[in-house]
Amino acid sequence: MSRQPIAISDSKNFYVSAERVFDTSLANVPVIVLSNNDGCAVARSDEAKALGIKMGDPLHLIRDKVEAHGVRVFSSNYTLYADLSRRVVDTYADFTPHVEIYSIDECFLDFMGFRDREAHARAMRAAVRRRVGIPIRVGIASSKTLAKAANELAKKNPVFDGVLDLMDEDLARWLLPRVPVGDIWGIGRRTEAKLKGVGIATAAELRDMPLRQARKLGTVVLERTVLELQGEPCLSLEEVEPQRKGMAVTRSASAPMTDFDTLFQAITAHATRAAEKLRQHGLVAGTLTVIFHTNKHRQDRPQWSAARSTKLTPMSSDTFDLVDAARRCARSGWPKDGKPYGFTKAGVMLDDLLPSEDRPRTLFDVMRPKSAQLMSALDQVNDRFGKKTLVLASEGMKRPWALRADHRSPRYTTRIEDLPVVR
DNA sequence: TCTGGGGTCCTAGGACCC
DNA sequence: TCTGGGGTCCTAGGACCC
Repeated sequence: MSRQPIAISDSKNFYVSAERVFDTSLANVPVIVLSNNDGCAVARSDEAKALGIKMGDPLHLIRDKVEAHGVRVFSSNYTLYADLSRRVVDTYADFTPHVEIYSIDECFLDFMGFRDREAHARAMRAAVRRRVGIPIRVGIASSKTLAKAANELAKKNPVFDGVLDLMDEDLARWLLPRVPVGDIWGIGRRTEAKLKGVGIATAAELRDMPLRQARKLGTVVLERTVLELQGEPCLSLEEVEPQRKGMAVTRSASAPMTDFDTLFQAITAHATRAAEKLRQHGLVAGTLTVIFHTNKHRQDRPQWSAARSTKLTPMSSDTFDLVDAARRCARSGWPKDGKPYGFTKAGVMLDDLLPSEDRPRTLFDVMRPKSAQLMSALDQVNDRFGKKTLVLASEGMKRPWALRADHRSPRYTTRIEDLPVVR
């Protein structure tokens, strides 16, 4: 069985590196980039990390440190980062025929067929540095999870100088017992704790865990991680970006919202922004959800939250309709009696997205965006039996001809004028 | 006082159907 | 009315990721 090498390349402290591309005075000094609301640090230079500034540290808690050490502080500039990210990917494309963009600063790369993988990775690294000005690190292995681990090791140990090829089995055998299990891709805080409970603390121990036990302790996801650590790829390189399924606009409020009008304003703004995003991406949405939450950091107070959803019609992607639907949801979620002591987070989420050029002819399509196949089956039925049949159908039916009435979903019957009817 | 935002995937369990 | 297998659909919530 031949093992196919897969690489993951990531940019070092990406947002900070991006800022440094355009401002040379930032070299070798502590720099941080803040989250959307300027609330907390989401990227730190090595110098900032050395000062003890952690990922997600709220700015107001590190203010003293920032001032004492002259840390340079930036609001995030996603337009800039997206542009640099694209240029990095373009450079990767010169070094491999297959690239999967995983996040704004990470790509999986097909490294099959290169005689000297490490030299190839180093050449790629030099090219990105020269053309874009961003430092990258590369991990190579026979599965994505192992490649991620290699990348992590290359990141932490200067001795590897930014490139680590774990296809070398002796090296892998020596390194994996030294990798904490919590550093493995897919193992978060909860799973790490559970694993420690059964005596598994390192990547090597996780690799050797019985599959059945993994499945039981976690889910199929953990089982896959174990297989991937064994060098058996379960996650393939996905070159085509999948259609995104949902989008959200959420914000923390700077002051608690204690009355309905304030919340109303926030929801209105978020819904407006969501409509803009929707049009920008050329999508329509099938479902809208409004959420709001009390301050999760105040564990001394009772927590309260609400979420309300509504189905949308094809026309609802227009701003006014979205805003209107969002307001209705907010109204029904707002507590009738007891006055809450204030909400600090509000958001609007849109789900069941589909491209607007496929803007459906019926309500049905919008509600069931995954039903393209079913719709074509319906068309076939109609062609065959004439345009007088009302066909109600559920998704997931094995044989497209075996369509049946589904009284469980009365909403399908509400406004299907465009669907042909027979009884 | 201030403590991010935007995603995906998986499971459990109830309701319902034939 | 009871029994039962074999399904689907939907939602809430957990967990993880960048």
